[in-house]
Amino acid sequence: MINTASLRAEQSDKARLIVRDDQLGFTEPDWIAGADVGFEQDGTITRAAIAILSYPGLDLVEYQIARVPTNIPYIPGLLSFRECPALLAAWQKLTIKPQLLFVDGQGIAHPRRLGVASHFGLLADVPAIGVAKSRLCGQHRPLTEAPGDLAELTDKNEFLGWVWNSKARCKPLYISVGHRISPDSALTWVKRCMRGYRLPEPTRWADAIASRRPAFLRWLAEHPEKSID
DNA sequence: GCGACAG
DNA sequence: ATCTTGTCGC
Repeated sequence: MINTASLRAEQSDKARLIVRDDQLGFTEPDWIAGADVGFEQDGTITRAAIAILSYPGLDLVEYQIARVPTNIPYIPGLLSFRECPALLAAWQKLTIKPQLLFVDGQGIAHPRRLGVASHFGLLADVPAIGVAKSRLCGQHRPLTEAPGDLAELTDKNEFLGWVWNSKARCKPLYISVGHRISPDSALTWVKRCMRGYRLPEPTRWADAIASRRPAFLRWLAEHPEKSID
């Protein structure tokens, strides 16, 4: 069994190291990446994928996949301990290191302010943004139906991030600081990576690769030379 | 004690 | 997250 109390203590400890201001080191990045994980065989294997996209073209130029045994079960609030090992393995395989990374999950919009996007951003020492598809904690004004509607996500009087209607008739995105970036920049860069879908391109590709979606399999068929594993 | 709860 | 067909709406 795992000691959840010590893991929570570790989060509170590391949360103090998260940088909530811009340390981007670029005006226009060359590469922006997306990171996500999927599971194989009843969840016994965690498959992490990191997709490197060109900017501003947003074309998939590289991807790496890492498969590692799943050690920790899914426990709300402790997701990073389940996913970071695999994500780090994929990260180390990269030929191109992105200047900015979108992680599927919360950044500081977390009970102890260390969601997977912040935790991984800290471990990899890379500017990171948390792009989640649902809420973990915090409160916000009900959004309208209007695409582009934006609300602040707050908890205990503390600003955590944004709730944003990225596309009409779709559930909103929860965007928060991961590491080394400001809340405003996080929102700006997510917006700059949208291409008409609910999810920004880096996240969309990472999800397609990690979960072997048809879109990725079709891309592979058209780019046999870029096939790995 | 009860309800909520990223992926 | 994952298992899965059809179906409703733009």
